[in-house]
Amino acid sequence: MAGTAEQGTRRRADARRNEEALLDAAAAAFVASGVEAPVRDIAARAGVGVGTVYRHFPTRADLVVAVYRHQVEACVEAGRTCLDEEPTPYAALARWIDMFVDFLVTKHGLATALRSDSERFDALHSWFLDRLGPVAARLIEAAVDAGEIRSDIGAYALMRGVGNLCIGAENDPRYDARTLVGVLIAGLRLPDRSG
Amino acid sequence: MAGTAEQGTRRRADARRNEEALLDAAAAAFVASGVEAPVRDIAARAGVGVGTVYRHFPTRADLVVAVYRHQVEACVEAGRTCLDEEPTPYAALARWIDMFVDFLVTKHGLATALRSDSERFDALHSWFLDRLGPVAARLIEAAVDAGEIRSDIGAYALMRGVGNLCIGAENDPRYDARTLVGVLIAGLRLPDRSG
DNA sequence: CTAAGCTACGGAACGACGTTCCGCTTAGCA
DNA sequence: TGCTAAGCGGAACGTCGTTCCGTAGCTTAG
Repeated sequence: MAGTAEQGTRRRADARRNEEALLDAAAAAFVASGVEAPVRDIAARAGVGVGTVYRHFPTRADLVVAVYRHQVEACVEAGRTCLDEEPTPYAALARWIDMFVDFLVTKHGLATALRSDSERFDALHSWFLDRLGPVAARLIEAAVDAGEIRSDIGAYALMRGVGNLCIGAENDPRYDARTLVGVLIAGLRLPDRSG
Repeated sequence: MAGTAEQGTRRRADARRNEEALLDAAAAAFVASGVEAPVRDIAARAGVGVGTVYRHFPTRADLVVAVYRHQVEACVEAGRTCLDEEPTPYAALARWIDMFVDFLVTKHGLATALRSDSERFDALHSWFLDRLGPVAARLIEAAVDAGEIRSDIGAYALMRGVGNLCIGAENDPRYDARTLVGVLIAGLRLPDRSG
């Protein structure tokens, strides 16, 4: 999905080197200026031309995906284990969402990029959803089956909602995305009928 | 805040005419292509040059503000009356938020523009907050005083949260912003102690 | 070790954007 | 009817993501 080729073999040495340099440079640029860092800046940081960036990563979004791939996969993995580790499905969902929020607000502007203006980040957007959607779906299903939360909110809607709430969450003391996401998740709860 | 001059008098006739045409053209363009409609398109629609747009409205955001000014003022007004018309402060808050959501999702991409990438729409963003923030604050305060909702969510955070939830809410059957905002507002509730 | 051949490179160029600038048009007044 | 400044149009600038193409240089066959 990212532009990276599969084999390290069968490719020229400088190509492999440049791809590595590009990933490092992009990661650094994203930390310094957020995910909206211009392609030219990333290319300059890596000491290559813009053309090289686009041969390795067909589009800006593919580069972002490649940089954050590991962490997203970790998120997917965490979703699998959460259900076993937490006492209730709702607690598992809450914890997993919290991890997701962590990820989104840690990377400057990732959330913004995720649902940015239009098609520019479509690849990023759909990759995130494809990867994390099923995880969220499973957690939600479990909580619904346990009668803990309302059943009319789909995984897609919840993920997008959480993602949207995380937009522009840095550098603003008056807006704490984590708290608001907490409110949203609390709003999912159904009244406890067990008493 | 919008670039519009105060008096209709003391200005050349063509200037007044052009400003009117610009407002109409912008409104039409926003309906057709969303608030992100290019300035050139708006200028063309109005039959003027881009320079004319910028003399009347120093920045894109000012034009957006001018176009939606009436509706935002109506929102402010509604906030004042909601408290009297609804049985509880929480109901008033919920109804007002619903109106706000209506406004945001009706205008294609207004929510997106509100919290877009960076400084491009800063003027729009802060104008909205300045205008609607106090209204929200009053509704929240009333509901907190009545013991209906938690007290740790400020007006600013709530407005931004709702605005963010409305981002990209059109053209996507899987994502209903109104429902999610409903969940968020439900999450504000404190358990009823009156029994 | 050399030379051919093709992979991968650099960066100029393109088209979109918001915004600025300036020479000319023209409304409004005497 | 002419003067003058308010107002106009749109070329031009700097930003962006992306494309293109001439060429440098890695790789491998001989």
